[in-house]
Amino acid sequence: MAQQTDPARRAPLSRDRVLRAAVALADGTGIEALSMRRLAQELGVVPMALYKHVANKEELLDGMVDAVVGGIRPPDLGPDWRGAVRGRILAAREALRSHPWASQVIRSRSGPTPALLAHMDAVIGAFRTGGFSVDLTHHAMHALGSRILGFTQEVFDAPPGAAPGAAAGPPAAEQAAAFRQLAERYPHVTELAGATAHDDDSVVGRGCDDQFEFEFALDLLLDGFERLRQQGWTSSPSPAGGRAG
Amino acid sequence: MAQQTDPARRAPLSRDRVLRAAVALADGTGIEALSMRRLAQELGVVPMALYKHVANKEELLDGMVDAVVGGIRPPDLGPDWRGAVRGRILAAREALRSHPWASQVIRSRSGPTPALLAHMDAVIGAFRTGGFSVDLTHHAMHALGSRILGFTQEVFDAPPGAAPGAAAGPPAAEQAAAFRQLAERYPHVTELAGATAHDDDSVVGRGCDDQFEFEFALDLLLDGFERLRQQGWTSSPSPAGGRAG
DNA sequence: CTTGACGAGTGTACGGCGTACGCCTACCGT
DNA sequence: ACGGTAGGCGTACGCCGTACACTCGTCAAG
Repeated sequence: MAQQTDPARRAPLSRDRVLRAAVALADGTGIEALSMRRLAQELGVVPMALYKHVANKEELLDGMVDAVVGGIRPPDLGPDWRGAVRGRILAAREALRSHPWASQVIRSRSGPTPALLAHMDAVIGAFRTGGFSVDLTHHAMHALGSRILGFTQEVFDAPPGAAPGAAAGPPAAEQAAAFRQLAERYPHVTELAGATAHDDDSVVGRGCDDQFEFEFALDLLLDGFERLRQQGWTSSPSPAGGRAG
Repeated sequence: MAQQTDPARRAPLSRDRVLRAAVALADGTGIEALSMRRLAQELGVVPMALYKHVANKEELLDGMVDAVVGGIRPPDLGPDWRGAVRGRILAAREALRSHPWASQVIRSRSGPTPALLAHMDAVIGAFRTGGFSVDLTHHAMHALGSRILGFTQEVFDAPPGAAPGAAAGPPAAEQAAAFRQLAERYPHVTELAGATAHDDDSVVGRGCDDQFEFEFALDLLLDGFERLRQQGWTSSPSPAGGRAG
């Protein structure tokens, strides 16, 4: 699988080629087997050559995430909020299904990448357009949790036979400009963040009550379970108004 | 924080002491700073000494998870299923809140540890006792997803300023005995697994339709959102029949 | 044509990691 | 008294990410 080592007849490296190769390598051999050295070898290049195109491994991982998340292709979206949200979430799931490492990497990263922000912005936008208040949208996003990203935790199946950022900030003016740009690019995210954290130091969030969000989502699910139980649920394809994606 | 190095006046190591120290270290400095070497230093001992008490780092992590999950203390549980489930889940959340690394480690492990199985068995038992069918229980567990473990994904908050086991099996007889023991210890897990995977090679699962489970949970949440939206939701503390834990 | 800057790829080296293997020694039952 | 055993020690190996200084090909300015 490794390329020829002759430096003459080898395509020049580029950030894009590096990221592609990294994604392919992670797909093929698992994320834990992805090392800078192994990746360089795969590209027929010395390890340090990679550092001309990515700052370090963290940035490589971010780039890989963005590549995958950027590949989310939402279907034709109807005007109703439910179809729009459902479609985007299922599209995200589809995009991530062939890259099992992606969800884990996304979670391990400290902050969202641009493509992730764009996706979230689109989902939030779908709620708002559908008449959801900022508040309800906020809670809904929390309740959806990791489902926004197109995957669910699967701790559950798996045979039990086997036992088991950014450092110091830039100058204030520059920071403000960056914020304005952010707000322009991700208007819905910004609106939502601003509503929950208007009196907070941080640029965007940390202003919401985790415990409340947790219980909100939990009770929403428990309510749903109770309804299904009462109506003697057996095995209809969708709990209520499910519609095809 | 490191102990004295004099081997004479130092308490002897033990698996328990190692696990405790590991948990404390992970709590204090983060899971990524937990290395065998650092942990040994913390215990005033040479790295290889640890390997007399844990087989390797993987087993250390499993032990840490079990220590934390084993510390889940469910409150007084009423007879109603909802209170029981809710109580156990919130207790799990509470136990894991002071160990932010735990959820990540749980996910990264390949299979559930005994304490995790016990917790899931209890939750499943609460559903079944409350009159849930095996099927509905199964879907409910999937829908709860990572919430069973007492945490939610929080990709959402976090300032965007920062850019972004066991190997080859033992002989069949021994395996069967192990299975019986498993079934005895975790009856509800076993029942549920058996119902979804009766014609499957693997000991316990892999028999359920991921896509169905995903959409089931998604639609359950979307139904809930729609109801709240229609009734012009503003900010009542709980969507419906929320009760105190 | 020379030259000097520049960017891509190279080579070497450092500190940290998990852990295999063998030794040393204090304790124990006989 | 003595051999076994269990717990802790020391050394060593092969990985890892990456800092730093280099070479060399390209190309614009003189």
